[in-house]
Amino acid sequence: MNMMDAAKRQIEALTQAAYEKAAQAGKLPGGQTLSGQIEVPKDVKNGDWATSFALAAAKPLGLPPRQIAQTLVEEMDLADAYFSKVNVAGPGFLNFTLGRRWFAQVLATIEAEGESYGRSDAGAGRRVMVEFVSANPTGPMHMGNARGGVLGDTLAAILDRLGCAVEREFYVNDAGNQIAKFARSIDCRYLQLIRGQNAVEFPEDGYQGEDIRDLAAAYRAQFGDALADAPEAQRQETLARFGLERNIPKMRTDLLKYGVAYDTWFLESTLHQSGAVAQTVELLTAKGYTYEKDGALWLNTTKLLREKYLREGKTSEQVDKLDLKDDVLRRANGFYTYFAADIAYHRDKLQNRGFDFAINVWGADHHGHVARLQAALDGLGLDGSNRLVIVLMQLVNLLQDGKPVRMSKRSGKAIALHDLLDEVSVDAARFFFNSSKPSSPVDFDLDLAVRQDSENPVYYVQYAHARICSMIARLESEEGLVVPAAAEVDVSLLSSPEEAALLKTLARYPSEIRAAGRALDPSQLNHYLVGLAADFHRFYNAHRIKGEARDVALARLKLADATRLVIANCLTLLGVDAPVKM
RNA sequence: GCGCCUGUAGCUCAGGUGGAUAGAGCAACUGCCUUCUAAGCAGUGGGCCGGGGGUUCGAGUCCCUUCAGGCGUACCA
Repeated sequence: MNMMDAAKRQIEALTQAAYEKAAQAGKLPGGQTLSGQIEVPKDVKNGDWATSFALAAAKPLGLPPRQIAQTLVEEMDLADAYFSKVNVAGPGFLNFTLGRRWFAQVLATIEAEGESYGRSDAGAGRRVMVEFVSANPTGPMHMGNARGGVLGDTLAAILDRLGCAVEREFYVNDAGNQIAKFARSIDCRYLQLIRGQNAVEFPEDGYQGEDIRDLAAAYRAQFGDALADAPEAQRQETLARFGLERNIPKMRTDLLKYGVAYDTWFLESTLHQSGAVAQTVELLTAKGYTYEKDGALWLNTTKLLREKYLREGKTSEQVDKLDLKDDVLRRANGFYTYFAADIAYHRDKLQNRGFDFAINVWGADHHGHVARLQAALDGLGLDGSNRLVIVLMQLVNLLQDGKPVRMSKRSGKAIALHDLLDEVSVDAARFFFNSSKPSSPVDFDLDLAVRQDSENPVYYVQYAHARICSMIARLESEEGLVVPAAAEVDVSLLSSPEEAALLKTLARYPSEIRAAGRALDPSQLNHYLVGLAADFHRFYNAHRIKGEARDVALARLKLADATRLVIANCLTLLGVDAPVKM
């Protein structure tokens, strides 16, 4: 049960009932349905919950808000309610104070639901694919992939808690120009090994990283020099396949080490082999969205985008102002573009595999691609504008000594994901990359990240968990105090500001998951956890368990245990360990 | 040109669908362990929420405009 929702619904019902009672008694004009915000005020001095019903009703009722509020309070019956008190404040807010029944219910709910506390059916019945990282298999993954990995994996975990049927997928770009470039690069390094550094000139647009040399050397060590005499096309084909067969499992291993496991590794090449790309392009042609020019086949993206924007409510003047361009689907040389394959890929997700939604985590540098792909899927009748959801993630700026370092695979200057994990724990890395919202750029300073000191908020949260575990263990062994059942706890003994604040934060957890899911922003859970840990540390410092009267000690022990459960629950969701000891 | 993202304390950032006096962490300073983990807590100082208009009872939040930074605008992926 979501105790936030429960409180909110009750405020609504109580207020409406009070209004109807007042109207019946002639104290307020009747015939209105109250509307207004119900929210948690920033300052507890303004109650646990506040509603602006009276402010919103001032106009329709033709009375001052404070007078309406006063009448509502007088008519309100809190006898069996979650609230112990309601009063008028400020310009006419109704401020509600939570009571014993609500707090007891919070503890009971956490106890009953345990590891599944926070789960809901908000997204039940939806099949969702989350596709993320999908890094080019031409080289090691970098910091941007590290961020994308956490974002996608955590987002998938959140959607899972919301009842969606979630699958995680990695799209492997094992076709196209990048692979051709990859092939030429290994080929060149291979020939250089055999014929000498200066015998072959390295392609200008080739991948310069060490990893390419390593692949060439590895092939040579395993299969020798014979391939050098084969025709160029065969050499490159063989070396590219060799490179991919080594790189892809390596990515899988690195991501697994990072706590990211996929349901599917989907190869782009299969779309070309099966004819899905050609079919998709033919379908677009049959629908009249393509034309030929300069030997290439073009998608009339301008037309598709125009239709999309007009559908979404833009005026034709606004659309005219945009600088729209068409896209090539099939090059003059007969090869399909990445865009064509991407349309086919997403058609496969939404149509053939029947996902209701495809969520993709993309680097923000691909943002120009979003509307075009959605529009193309719209053109196929797949409602891409709504069913393809792109989470744009700002890139990671790599800093060294506080100065930006330019990253790119071509220059080979990227810092790889597996290097990161050699320096920093998975916990610290995952928490770090989930601490800012996707739309904010992140500065990553390796010198700073390597310092595993208490400055890192992940330790602050983990420490709270370890502290509780150790405390519970000692209280049991030394004092014989065991965490009681919720039903045996007298919650009226947990009425201090620290205890009430902690209970309220615990109650918020299911809503936090829902909010993070709705915003497609897992970082909200990091902020929640830091707040929860802070609430606990404050409680811990203000109150003792050992040495207190038995019923007080037991109530506090129960509160601490509930906190332990929620911290572990949320850390697990984030893919971070909840240590028993630190 | 056009488009997307970002601008909140010295630094890093929170501020769901507008609400009451704009909050944390770090850094600086001051206190708190003979008693459950001090990787903790309490306190002090620190702000034209980039600027300017507008919408309304009420704007950090919504709209317009402007400035600054990042990114995109390929028969690359």
